[in-house]
Amino acid sequence: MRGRRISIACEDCQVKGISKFSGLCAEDLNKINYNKSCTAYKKGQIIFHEDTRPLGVFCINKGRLKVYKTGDDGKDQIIQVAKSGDMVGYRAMIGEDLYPVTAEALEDVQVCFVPKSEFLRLMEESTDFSKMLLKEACHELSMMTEMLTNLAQKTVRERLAVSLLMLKDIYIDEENPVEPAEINMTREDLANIVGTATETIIRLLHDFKEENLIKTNGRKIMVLDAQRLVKVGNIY
Amino acid sequence: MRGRRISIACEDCQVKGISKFSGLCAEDLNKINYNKSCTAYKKGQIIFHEDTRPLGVFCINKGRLKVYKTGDDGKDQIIQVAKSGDMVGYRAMIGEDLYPVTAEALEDVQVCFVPKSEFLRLMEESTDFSKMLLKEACHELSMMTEMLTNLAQKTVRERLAVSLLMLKDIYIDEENPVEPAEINMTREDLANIVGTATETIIRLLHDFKEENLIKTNGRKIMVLDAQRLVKVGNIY
DNA sequence: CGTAGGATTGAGGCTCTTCAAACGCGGTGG
DNA sequence: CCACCGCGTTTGAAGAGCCTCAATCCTACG
Repeated sequence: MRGRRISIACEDCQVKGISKFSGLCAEDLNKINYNKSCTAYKKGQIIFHEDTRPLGVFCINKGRLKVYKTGDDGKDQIIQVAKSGDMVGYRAMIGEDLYPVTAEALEDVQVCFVPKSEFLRLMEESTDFSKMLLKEACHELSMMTEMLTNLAQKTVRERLAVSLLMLKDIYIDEENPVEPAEINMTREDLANIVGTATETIIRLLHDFKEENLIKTNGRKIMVLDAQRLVKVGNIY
Repeated sequence: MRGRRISIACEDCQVKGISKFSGLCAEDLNKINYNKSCTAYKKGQIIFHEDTRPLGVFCINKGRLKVYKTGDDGKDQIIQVAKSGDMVGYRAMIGEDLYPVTAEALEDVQVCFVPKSEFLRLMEESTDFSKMLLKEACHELSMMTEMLTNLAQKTVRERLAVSLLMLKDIYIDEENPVEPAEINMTREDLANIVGTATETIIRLLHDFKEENLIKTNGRKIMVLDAQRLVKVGNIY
């Protein structure tokens, strides 16, 4: 089941100002607009799949998606939760690798697809764009280093605290920024971010609730005491 | 204790052909040669330290070094074992971050330092160089994704198998390529690659020895049956 | 109102960690 | 040249943390 084609104009895109394309001139933006295609995916639909060849990059216009790698035993490890304004799929395309990961809609999302040829042309013609990408990639490498160390050294309890702090920012609703943000994902997805079993997540969330660090409403999780969560996560 | 200044000429550098600078023209190579400074570090000496500002990049001429991040509890997580021809320290410099990691000599090493200004000039002037860096960074991001998933999903036994297979290539002695390569590092360093306790590594190495997957000579480890190690590591 | 998928709870067990102690090996100084 | 010293390695035992399996509960949705 593929997504449904929709129409979004770059020039009045809501994420124009924060996306990776924000530095481009009107002319370049027009070219992208002409060459891109936009798609609406329903929750659970796949945007791109592990071990396939990248044909372009995806810019999220609306909604959240998860980027994960499936292990040999079938368990998924979520590498990134991307939200509107984020660009996904560019690493493998530029690195000329197959996708090492799958991207799947966590909720109903709208995504713009910029084909490889157009993207490479942009990189060729705009040194600034290309520089921005390099800087971005290097910065992400620093972040991955941090994640790797966390995974190797922190306990599950600590990692859950870190993950909740990250998710609370991702789940801020820009149209209606209620405080605190409502983290709305399955316990299994949360477990696949933290790198543990679903049951362990449930038990730890129970503990956090008793310690008044969070509250829940159905599956939704609200961070009540970020300051103390920082301590629980041993973040300096 | 700082390293000792030495003199290495780019044009007759042994790693010229395999380093990241291999694509450069003679003119650029001369400029690097003029601006760089080379240093010999003894085993255990620090090349650069976590949380300091990058002032340039390092190209390894000879020897191996470990790149690690120190966790809150003082335990190190080794992110990379770099060998001659490898370039380290460029991610943070380009990403304009502080070093997220420390680089330390695993044995006596010779390293060339190319200052930031010179490196940035190269990036400005050579699109190819800059493109190569971007591609490299993106490719490394794919690798980090793989590492992250391994760490999250594989058992310690599986991860040790994966690590030994990686190390056996890094420890090939180019001057005297004996077969099998002799992996020569402390059990503690190995534990900090795999992300486990030193004692666990020792016990698992014992098991691997009984299963004829490896043999040891003092601290040195030789991989005997790479094929079967691949199976132990669940690598598809 | 029924159903399916997700959330929760409990029990049991296994992997891995931690702590403590003994052992070996390489380097150093007498 | 040899005895000693110190770091790294090895081994053992105990226990904590986390995982798995199974059963039950909840809830959103058709």
